Amino acid sequence: MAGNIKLSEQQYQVVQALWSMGEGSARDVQAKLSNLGLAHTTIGTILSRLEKREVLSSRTEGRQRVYKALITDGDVKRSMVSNLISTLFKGDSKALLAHLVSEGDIHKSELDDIKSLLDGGKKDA
Amino acid sequence: MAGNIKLSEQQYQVVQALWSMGEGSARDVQAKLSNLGLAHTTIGTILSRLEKREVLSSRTEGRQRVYKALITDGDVKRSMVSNLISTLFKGDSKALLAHLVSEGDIHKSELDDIKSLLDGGKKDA
DNA sequence: GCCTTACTACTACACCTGTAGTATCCATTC
DNA sequence: GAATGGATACTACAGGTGTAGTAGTAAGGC
Repeated sequence: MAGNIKLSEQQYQVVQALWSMGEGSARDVQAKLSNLGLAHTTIGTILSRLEKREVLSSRTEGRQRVYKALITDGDVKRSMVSNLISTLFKGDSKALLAHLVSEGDIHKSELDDIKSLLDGGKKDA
Repeated sequence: MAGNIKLSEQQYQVVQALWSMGEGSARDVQAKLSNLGLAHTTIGTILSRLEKREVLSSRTEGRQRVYKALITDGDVKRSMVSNLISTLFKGDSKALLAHLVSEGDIHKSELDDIKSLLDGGKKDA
């Protein structure tokens, strides 16, 4: 179920809120995302749409519906990044990397940082 | 005008076709993208929508409308990549890089390849 | 038992995308 | 000058997203 997940910015933020809380109601999510200034009904709509897409599951608790993410952050990143790579870089991740470096987003020196970071920290997904 | 360009897969392919041809009519684009099996009217719609969004410009030549991209591949990549980074990685490009490496998309050894590639080739955008 | 409250579900509406049919327009040809 | 052919513009429709109002429903208080 982690094949081709594509979330819009809002959707991602909602799911992120759920990750950070473990699970939560529309109300909880709205509170968490109060900075976005969305009506709680809007959050509710987003949640139920995501549930329909099986990105979330929910159970009823009293008169509240408690949502939980069915996907992990890794799933989303993996899917969206690989999507972008296949669209923009013909599937060649190195081309993306080269792009980042040539855009100055990543400095050559940072490549070394990453390398050592990987030697120390290892994977996280 | 290269601020926040977001192209869908189809749209990107259409623009790509134009880049590769320099400029072209709906007909030309359809020929180029014949593998997609889209009706030429569909291509026409995509083109005129992109023109409305000022991604393309066009001039009339006889009874043909010839389109040309107003943006470069670099613009699109830059915009879409940085969009993704800001959504998924809080704007931290290094986090994306770390993701790529930890996903095994990029091997540590390739970081060196990139480095030397950069020493030799320099920028391209 | 009724009212208030809180929460969700349903409905709505604008806009974008994918996709394509139909209508219109203009040039060339007979 | 009329017909034909080719090209685009216009229209259309389904599905997704952003956004939110309204209605319905259930809980709890009085």
